[in-house]
Amino acid sequence: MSAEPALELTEFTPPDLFRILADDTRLRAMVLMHAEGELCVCELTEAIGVSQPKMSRHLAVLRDAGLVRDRRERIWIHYQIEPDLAPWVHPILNALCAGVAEDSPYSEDRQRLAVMPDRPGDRCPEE
Amino acid sequence: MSAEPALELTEFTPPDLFRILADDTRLRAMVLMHAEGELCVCELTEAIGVSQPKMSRHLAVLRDAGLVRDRRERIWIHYQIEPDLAPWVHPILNALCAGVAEDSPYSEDRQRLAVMPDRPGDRCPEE
DNA sequence: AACGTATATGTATAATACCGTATATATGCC
DNA sequence: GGCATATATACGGTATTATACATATACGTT
Repeated sequence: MSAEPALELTEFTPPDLFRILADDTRLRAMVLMHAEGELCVCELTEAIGVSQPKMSRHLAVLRDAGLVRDRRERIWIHYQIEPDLAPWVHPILNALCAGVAEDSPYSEDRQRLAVMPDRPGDRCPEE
Repeated sequence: MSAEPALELTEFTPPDLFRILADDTRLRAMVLMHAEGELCVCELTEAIGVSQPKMSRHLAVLRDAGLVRDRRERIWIHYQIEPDLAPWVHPILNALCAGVAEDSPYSEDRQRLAVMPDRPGDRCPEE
């Protein structure tokens, strides 16, 4: 009778969130997506410098927790931070990213992404 | 010859911080200390409702990481969040505590502390 | 010194989490 | 259908972590 609770915003508690962010690969992926928006697995793999299965596994952890959403486009699967996170989550992510953006390894991750050749969404370099 | 780097602010990285906060008991202790300031082990034990060895062990983890400092006063050992944390840490803690202060179990922890009898720093109840 | 309270630690066990390697699935192109 | 690329998963090994219980240490009082 009553309206459905709209896909429930968060299934995870604060300790859950921190456990998920406690892994170097996952944290770098979150910080990178926070700065860059949607990224595909190959971009995250290249920028962070880990093996493809490793990145895929960690993205699955983030997706299963509801922290990111994925979207298929042709052969690529693009991940982005879930826009509809519970209201207490975004301030934490914002504080984190603001605080560490210029530190290692997060700024280097952005740099490696910037120089990555043949990115899926490549615009024509000249024009 | 050059001046010592003043006790080095942080030994932990962002993933380290999140790993430390990923435990329910530790997170509740941090949130409670953030709200209440300095607390002794028996207050934390009572408010959070865990065994004394368990609380002590988790406080040791926080202390060894440099997230809290302790101070002995008579028979009690008071813990508080380290004031000199690296600049990127406090905004994260502030965002966390602001976001969850009214949620369970954090607000109940404060309530249990408020009604705890015979607290070490007890002021005369009437006066 | 003996005792009581507060706090810390030793030990053993169980649960969890991460990783590399190999393999499976999905999509697009020929 | 066959092949190449992108992504996901299964398996097995290893390391880390949390826990309960018992005991040790530190302080204050008498």
